[in-house]
Amino acid sequence: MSQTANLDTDDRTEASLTNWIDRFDGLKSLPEDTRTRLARGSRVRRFPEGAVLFEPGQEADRLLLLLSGTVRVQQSSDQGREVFLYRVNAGESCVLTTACMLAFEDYATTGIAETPVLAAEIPRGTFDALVAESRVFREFVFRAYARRITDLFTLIDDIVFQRLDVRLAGRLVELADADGVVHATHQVLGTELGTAREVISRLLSDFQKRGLVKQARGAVCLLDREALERLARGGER
Amino acid sequence: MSQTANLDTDDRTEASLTNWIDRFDGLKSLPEDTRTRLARGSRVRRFPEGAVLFEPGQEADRLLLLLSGTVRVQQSSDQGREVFLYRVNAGESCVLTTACMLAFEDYATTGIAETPVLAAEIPRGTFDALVAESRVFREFVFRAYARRITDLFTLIDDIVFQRLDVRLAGRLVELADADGVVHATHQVLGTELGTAREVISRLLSDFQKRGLVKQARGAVCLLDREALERLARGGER
DNA sequence: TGGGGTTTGGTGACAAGATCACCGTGGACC
DNA sequence: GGTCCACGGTGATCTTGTCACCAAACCCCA
Repeated sequence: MSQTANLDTDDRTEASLTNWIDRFDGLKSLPEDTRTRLARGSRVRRFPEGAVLFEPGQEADRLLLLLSGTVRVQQSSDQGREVFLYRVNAGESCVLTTACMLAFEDYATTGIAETPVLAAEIPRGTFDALVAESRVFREFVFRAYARRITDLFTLIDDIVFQRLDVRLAGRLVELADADGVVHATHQVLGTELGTAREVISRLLSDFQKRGLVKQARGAVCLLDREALERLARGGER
Repeated sequence: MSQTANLDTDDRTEASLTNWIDRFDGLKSLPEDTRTRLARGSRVRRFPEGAVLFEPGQEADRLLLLLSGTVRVQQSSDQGREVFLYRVNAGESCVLTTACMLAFEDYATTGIAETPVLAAEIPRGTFDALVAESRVFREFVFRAYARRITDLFTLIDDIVFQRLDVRLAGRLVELADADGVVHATHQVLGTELGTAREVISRLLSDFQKRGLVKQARGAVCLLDREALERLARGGER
């Protein structure tokens, strides 16, 4: 059922990772003692691609800070439908889900490693102590919240007001690798944008007709990145 | 422009309000000294209906806890479009906006008093001190976050997957007063649900044909509350 | 009391998007 | 080679969004 069991076990041998703290802007200015405390009170873990980092029904006993890789956070509803909510990148944290877990059981967001992930895991005790003790850490946490929340606000705004072709164009640019290739099925893109596969199919074949992309099975190749970006930006109404 | 200037001035004469703290479940178990500190470090303010409690560009120097009345929080976009995000009721707080203000300037949510409002205002200094000192207060704050965030999650889910008639039915039941009357124009209902006035008009006249509601200017009267509730609940797909 | 403007709501036409049903194709695996 | 399945294409139909325009109700003020 859950893939949580697949997680690699605690990996303390990664000595080079004791100073992962500096990878987080907001934590750089932590005073020395607090920093030690944070490093000691947490541990670095490795998750394979596809691992479920958190899911409904799980206890919220820790905060994850991503050192590398990306995590997709999505809302799964009763009937198996899914909406993509946001993506957590290296240098960011999973505060929202932690908060939700903390308070209720009836939330329904899942966090999935899209790539192999390295993350610092701060147990609840350490988290609580640091929030109490350190102004810097507090600010870090609240800023993380704020960032996610504004993301959600703009997501809602987009869903309600933005045209789908505009949103798709933007997402393609975002997801493209260095070669301008997006490795995703129509289904996945549909879930990301909260729409149906068919709609993505039609939009993409339209893009293709206009020479913006070329399609392949399980991948989309951006031909005219500039035009897509223009479409994505110019989509204001 | 802003109505913030309309706010009543500081109202310390309301002696009966020094123990407003007990109106908040999460704060009841505050130890005596912390409680005193919270009461002293904050003040109770009164806002007239229509007052803007917070808006883009304002500094996040305080947290509001609602003692009575309701506040509508909405996202206003570039082109004057608005989406209703959530409603803050008595016994709840405006944590999200505070967080957003705390971290960025480029958010765009506005809080408007829908009724006359009485609120405890906790200045940033007090807030920070209490978060540091009191485990109970900390938990209160994080739970407030969690509550709002899950609300946003379900809002997104609804917007993406739920049919409008179902959402409208639910909202009508929610907004109806004791007599089963909703005092709102089609425009307002449209904004609440993130849709256009015309759509609301059509849905309502459909509801009327089906004998579920009766319409009047600026108001909707629920005729068959049960049926509406059934529609709202049964809307799962 | 009677304009005149504003707010509210109604409606038709059309575009965008969602949903359903069904099919073809290309890969993976045996 | 055959079978199964994930992936994608397409038409029909329904829901929702957008635009344009109108009519009635209400408000304000002369």
